[in-house]
Amino acid sequence: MYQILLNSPLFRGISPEELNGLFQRINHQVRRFRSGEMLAQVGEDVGKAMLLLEGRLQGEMVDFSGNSLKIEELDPPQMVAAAFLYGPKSIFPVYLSAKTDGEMLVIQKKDFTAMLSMESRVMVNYINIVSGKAQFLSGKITFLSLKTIKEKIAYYLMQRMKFSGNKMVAIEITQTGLSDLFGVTRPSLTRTILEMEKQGILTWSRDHVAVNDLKKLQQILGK
Amino acid sequence: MYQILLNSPLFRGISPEELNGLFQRINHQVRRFRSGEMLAQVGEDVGKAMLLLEGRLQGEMVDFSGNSLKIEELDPPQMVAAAFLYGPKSIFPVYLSAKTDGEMLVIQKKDFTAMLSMESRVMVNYINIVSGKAQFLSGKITFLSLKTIKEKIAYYLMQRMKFSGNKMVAIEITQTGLSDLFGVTRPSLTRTILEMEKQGILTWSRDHVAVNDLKKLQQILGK
DNA sequence: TTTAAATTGTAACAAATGTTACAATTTATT
DNA sequence: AATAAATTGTAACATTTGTTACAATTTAAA
Repeated sequence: MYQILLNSPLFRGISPEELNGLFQRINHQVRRFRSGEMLAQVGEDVGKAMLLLEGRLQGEMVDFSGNSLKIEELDPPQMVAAAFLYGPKSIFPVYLSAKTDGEMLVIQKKDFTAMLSMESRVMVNYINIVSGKAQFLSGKITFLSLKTIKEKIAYYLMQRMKFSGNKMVAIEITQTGLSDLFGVTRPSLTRTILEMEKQGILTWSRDHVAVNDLKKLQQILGK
Repeated sequence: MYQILLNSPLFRGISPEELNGLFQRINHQVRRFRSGEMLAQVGEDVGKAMLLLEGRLQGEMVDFSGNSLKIEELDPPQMVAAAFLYGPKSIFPVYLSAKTDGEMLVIQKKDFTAMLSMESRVMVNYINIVSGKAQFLSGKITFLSLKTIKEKIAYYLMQRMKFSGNKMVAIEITQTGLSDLFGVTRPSLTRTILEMEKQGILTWSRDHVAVNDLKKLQQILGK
C-alpha cells in the first residue's frame, strides 16, 4: 500500500518514514469492495477522504428522470470526490460504484483535517488537487461557452498552437472522436471543417491540421 | 481592517486575538490601488494571496482576438483568484483591474502556506473556499451541458422545486434576465415558454410558474 | 393620471445543427 | 492481396435557435 501512496498526488514528496509516522498517528481504514458494489449515492454526505488503492470505480451522473447520463471512471491512486469533501455542500455529486474488485484508503474528515494540519506537504498537495479540479472545470466552462462548431474548432486549434507555436497542429484523434469531445454530431463537424477549408482558413489532414489564415481563425472567436 | 477580515470567509471563526497573533508572525502588506489600475494580466503568475478589503475589482476574460468577453466583479471581503493560487498552473485566468479606488491585503504564497499550516481553522476555511468554487463550477457545467432551451427551463424549474418542494416556483427575474442567464435570445426563450404552455407543461406568470405536468417536465431532461 | 420605460408576445426569415442514410475512402486484419 | 472495419464525405430534410422588427401589455416615474 505504501508504495502506491508514495506515488499518489496526495502524498507526493513525502518520504516513506514520514508517511509511516503519519499513519501511526492518524486513524485510517482500508476498505475492500467488490465489483458492482454501490459505494455512495448522490446527495449522500461525503464525510471521509477516500483514496483508491486498487481496482476501478465509476461515477454516474443521474438526471431528474432517473436515467444515467455521463460516466466518469477513476483509477488508482486518485482521490475520490476530492473537491467535495469540504465546501458548503459536502455531498456526493455522482453515484459511485465499483467496476472491479479493489480497495481504498478511508480517512474520516476530522482525521483527514488533522493530517493536513500535521504535514504541510500533504496539505499543499491536497490544495493543489482541489485547485487543479477547479482550474480544469474553469477551462471546461470556457469551452462549453462556445456556441458554434466553428468557434469550438477555432478554440481547439488556438489552444494547441499555443503549445507548439506552430501553425501545424498535430491531431491524434479522429473526427468521430472530436465530434464526441465537442458534443456535436459527426456529420455536422465534418461539414463545418469542409466549410472552413473552402474559406481558406485551414487544411485538415488525417493526422494534422494546417492553419492557413490565422486572422480569420481569430476572428471567429472575436465578435 | 481587522473587522473586515474577521467577517471574511478566509478568517471566519478566528478570534480577534488569534488574528492579531497570526498577523504579527506572518509577512503581509496592504496594497492600495486606484480606479482603472491594471492589477494583473492573463497568464501572469499568481504567486500571492490577495484579499480585497475595500473597493471593487473587475476580471475580464479576453478572447484570442483581444476582445473583452465576460466581466466578473469582485467585492470585499472576497479573495482574488482563490482557486488559482495553487494547482498545476498557478496563473491568472482573467485580466484584473480596479473599478474603484480601494485596497487589498497581499500575502506571498510561501507566507500564505505557512499561515495555513499554523492555523487549522484558516486552512479549513481556505479549502472550503476553493472547494466551493469547484462545486459551483461543477454545477455550472451541468447546466451548460444542457443543449436545448426546453432543457434549461426544465432544469431551472426542477432545481427550484427541490427547495420549495412545491409545484409553484417563484420567479424573481424577468424573461429578459433569464434569457441572459441561459445564454439565449429573449424571443427564443419566450417562444419556448409559450410552447411549453401549449403542451400543458406549465403556466408562466409574471412572478411565478406553476408546473402542471411534472412527468413531461422530467421527460425533457430524460431522453 | 399621464407618460415613459420596460417587458412580453408575435412573426417572417436566416443560420446553424441534428437526423438519417449511404457512398467513398482509408486503415487494419486475416 | 483480399476482406473487413473504421473513418470521412455528402446530401436531403427536420428541428432549433438567432435576427430583426414591431405590437401589445404591464410597470414605473413624472
